[in-house]
Amino acid sequence: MDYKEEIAKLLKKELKLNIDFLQLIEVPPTPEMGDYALPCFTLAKELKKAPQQIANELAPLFKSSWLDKAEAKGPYINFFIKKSCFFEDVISKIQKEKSNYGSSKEGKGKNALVEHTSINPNASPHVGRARNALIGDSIVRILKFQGYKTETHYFVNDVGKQIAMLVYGAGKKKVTFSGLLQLYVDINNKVKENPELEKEVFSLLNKLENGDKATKQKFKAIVDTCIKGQAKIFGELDIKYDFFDYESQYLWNKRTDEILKMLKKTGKLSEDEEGRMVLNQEEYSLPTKAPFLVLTRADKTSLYPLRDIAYTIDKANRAKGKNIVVLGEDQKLYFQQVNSALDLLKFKAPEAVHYAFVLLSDGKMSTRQGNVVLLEDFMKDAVSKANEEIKKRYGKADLKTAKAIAYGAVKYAMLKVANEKNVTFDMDTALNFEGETGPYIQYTYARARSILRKAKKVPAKADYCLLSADSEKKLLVALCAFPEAVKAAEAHYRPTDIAQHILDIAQAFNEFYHSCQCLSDCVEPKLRDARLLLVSSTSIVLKTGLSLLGIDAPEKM
RNA sequence: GGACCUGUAGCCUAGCCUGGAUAGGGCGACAGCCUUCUAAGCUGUAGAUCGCAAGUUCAAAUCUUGCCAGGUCCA
Repeated sequence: MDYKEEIAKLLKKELKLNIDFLQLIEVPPTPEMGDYALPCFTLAKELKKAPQQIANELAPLFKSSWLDKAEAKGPYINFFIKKSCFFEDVISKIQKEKSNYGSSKEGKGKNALVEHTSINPNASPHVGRARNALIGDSIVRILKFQGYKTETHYFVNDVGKQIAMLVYGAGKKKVTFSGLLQLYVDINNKVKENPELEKEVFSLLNKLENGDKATKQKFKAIVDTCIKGQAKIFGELDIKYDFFDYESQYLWNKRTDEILKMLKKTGKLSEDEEGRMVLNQEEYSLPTKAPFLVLTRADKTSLYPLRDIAYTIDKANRAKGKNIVVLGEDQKLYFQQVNSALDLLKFKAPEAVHYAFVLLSDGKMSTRQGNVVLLEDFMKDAVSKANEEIKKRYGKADLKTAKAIAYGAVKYAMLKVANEKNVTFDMDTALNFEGETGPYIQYTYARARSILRKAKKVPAKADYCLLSADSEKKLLVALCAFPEAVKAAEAHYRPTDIAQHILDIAQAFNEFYHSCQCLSDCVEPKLRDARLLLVSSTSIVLKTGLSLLGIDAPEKM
């Protein structure tokens, strides 16, 4: 039962006003003040009475089987739900739905296409780039949880100058994934010192675009090495892709020509004084200096934006429902330009999820300059730290658990911060496993599981009237709010909402853990049963919440 | 020059969309708690002009405007 809605119904019955009461109902700041509250300020205006007076007059009128009492406190009416009903409702729902608890199932029968990661295939990914993959992967998990049939795409920019630089830098040498970053840094320095070399790089690119077989081979070799390496790292983090879409296919197929033809029909495509094809986007009043998007070179070969428009149109055609793309904030304006082109051709543009950059304490990360924290290094450090901690506690290493903890720390560290905020990355802070971290939540789960293991059996039913501690109530309230958190996370494509909420649950559980015993002999068997169900419900919700962030929940740690 | 995002204790962060009760957490610091279900935990103390200013409102961290600072972008 949704008590908020029930209260709104009661209000409607009493007041007969045409107001959306559901909107007005809130949760009071502390549990002693009740479970839900109605501020009477808005009513004061409608009824032309002081809010305190309204609260006083109205409060005694509310009666219902599930309502313990409604109490006026200043300008508020505080509603207290009958404890047994509240616990019964939430716990039985969790126990019944198990790992599906929290899913609105609103995506059932619907489809979603998500493009994420799509980083330059020029080196091992740094933690800044990883933010895209982590956010994207979590969004995919959330959508799947809500019932969407979801497919994941990675757009591989295998045509750009960066790849040409690598091909040029590699020469005849065979490159390895781990050597790519150094190669990239070196060749950038070399070209900087001797700008003449850039011509060679562009001639390689030119050869590629003209379909020169040997050059194609060289590009492919490097890109394959890189994608394979990246996929391995992301795969280690359990981030998988259904499709790798290569930009280069738009060099060989005729899609870009078709798009140009379509654009020509709109009358917005023209040739500029240099002979390039440019799209006039004036009508969209984008905040650019000039309202033109350059689509081709003078020789009419495609530029990146044109290939990207072609790809985005292909995706729009393919997507049967939601169509989402995760992009860095640097792509915001450019994305609007691409969108406007799609709009002009009457295609539905994807929804973008933007995120801000990850910074280092001493400045920005730059692959070109090599001052980056590589995701794989972060992962490695985290694993060895986790293993040390395990050794400290259990005397011997356990790689599987260490990885679960380490990757939980890596993912949580990146996902707990709102997408649009810059993250200042500091390895020491990120490797702290205490406080608001993935391991803290995993630890909480392991504690709950430990109790359940020792209890051997969780009863099917219990008398929830016996649960009278504040910490029990607080925990229940947090569990009850989980579906809303999932809904919010889905609506705004914000995994952070879930990260924050399961932290609340974990904190509430740990408080409960310290103040309420379950297995001690001093605990009445009936109370023990009720508490065990609360523990079991917590473990279910924590595991689900973690899984939506792509984080494993080890049974022991 | 223009556009978007961000600004909350020494540091990090929630709340802002949808205004409402005492601005939640965490790190770090300090003081406690393991012969009781995992101390990767818990409790307590200190620490906040919610960037600044004005406006709207009975009520502003939240809405509006201007300014300042950081991030991002503008063939």
